Amino acid sequence: MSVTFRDVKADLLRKITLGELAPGSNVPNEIDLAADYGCARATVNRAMRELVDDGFIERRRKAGTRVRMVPVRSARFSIPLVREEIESQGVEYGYSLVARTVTKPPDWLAVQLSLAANESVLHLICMHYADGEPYQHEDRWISLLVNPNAESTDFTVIGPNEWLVKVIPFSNAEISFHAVQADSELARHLGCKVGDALFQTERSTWWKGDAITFVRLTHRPMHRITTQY
Amino acid sequence: MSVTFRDVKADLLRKITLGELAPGSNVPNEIDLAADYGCARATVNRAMRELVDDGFIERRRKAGTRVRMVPVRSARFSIPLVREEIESQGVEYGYSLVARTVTKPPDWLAVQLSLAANESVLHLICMHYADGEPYQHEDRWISLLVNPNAESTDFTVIGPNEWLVKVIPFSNAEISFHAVQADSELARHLGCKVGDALFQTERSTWWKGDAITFVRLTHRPMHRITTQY
DNA sequence: CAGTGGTCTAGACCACCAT
DNA sequence: TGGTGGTCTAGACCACTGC
Repeated sequence: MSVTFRDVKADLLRKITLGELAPGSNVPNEIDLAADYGCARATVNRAMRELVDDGFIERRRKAGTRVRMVPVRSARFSIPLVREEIESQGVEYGYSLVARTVTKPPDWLAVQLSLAANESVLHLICMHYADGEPYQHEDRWISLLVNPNAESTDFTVIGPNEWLVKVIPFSNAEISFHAVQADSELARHLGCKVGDALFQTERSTWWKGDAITFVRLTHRPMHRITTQY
Repeated sequence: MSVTFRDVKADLLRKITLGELAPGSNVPNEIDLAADYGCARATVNRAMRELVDDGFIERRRKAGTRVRMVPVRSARFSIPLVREEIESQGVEYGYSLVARTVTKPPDWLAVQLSLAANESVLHLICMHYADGEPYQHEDRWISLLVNPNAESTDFTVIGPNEWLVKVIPFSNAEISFHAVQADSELARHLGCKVGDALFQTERSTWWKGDAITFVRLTHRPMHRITTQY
């Protein structure tokens, strides 16, 4: 069996963790490593690219490859559709549209999405349920400039998220997570007490530079998101 | 100039977003695509591997490649050291050790890390400051079985996170985010009101299957984490 | 300028697994 | 069992950038 890129990656990682390749030190170049491991340069290259991706090393042409001083930690979270998140738990999904208005964007939204103050946006408030219990509150704003069809769509049967995924399958987004206290309206919708700590997700989405939508998702109390690395 | 894997990736992505390659449909195999694009099979392969990584397609040997029904969204968050997070904002970092005890793990911790009930753990409470203002509360548990040196380490000068990064540069971890209400102790340390909604990060860390540490980081009010994709 | 990584090629063998 | 993706090879050219 020949030497695989996994072998090379594992061995380099071992040398890094054992200190044989110290933080800040230089890693031999690809040609030398290929000779050492008895494999092709492309094999070493793939191993090294994965180590870059995992945050263990840095590479620059001519300067070579160095072990990072502090490994860069990053974790990846999947962003599921609410419906799938709920149904994957073997629970019945429910949805309802709470409010729908066409309006001008408030200042904070215009800033966040770089909208003109006089363009129209569709503002939706929706609720998602798991087995009939409140699961997630959705505060959604959709640009009607980019997406005029939204105005004639019946959001009482399909959630805006699922609709948008069909219409705009690919997009760029900015996501942020934080905590808020439940105000009276959130408390009423989510069936919790005013002041309860709630986990909130905000997502702004663009397509080819144009703002499509902003959404603020408020999860029921105790909600958490988890991942491994 | 020859056809690059970026060209191939961009073109496939274009076909996916325009519906030319519909969700659920089959993508031609690598050999055909290589012929179509006039490039080597390896070039197509790299483009496709990145599309898998980005969540747009699925691949299985023999079955071939299909466009995912719903693109899998995922976002990557970097997990900085508190010190670097604060200093990168151009602000002075401060640290203090609040409490230190050696004890047996409480039940929830033993379950979370798969610890024996009778082994010893080091329990630390620390505070991190930005420009003298409370920034983050750290509730840290370290297994003394795997890491006996922790007991003799002076955590009044170095934070446990920075120490652990040096001692155990590589590890597996599980991270979760959620929201909590400030209890009286958190409120006192973070200088906020009891009941305030706080963003909390929990991380369990293993090295080669052995539990190393569990930490609960509570951020000051209004803290948020953000990323793009 | 010269060393390093970034990438492409053309060919090969193999593992997996749907049929 | 045959088609498909997974990976390795040996060689090549090029882009970047530290010296």
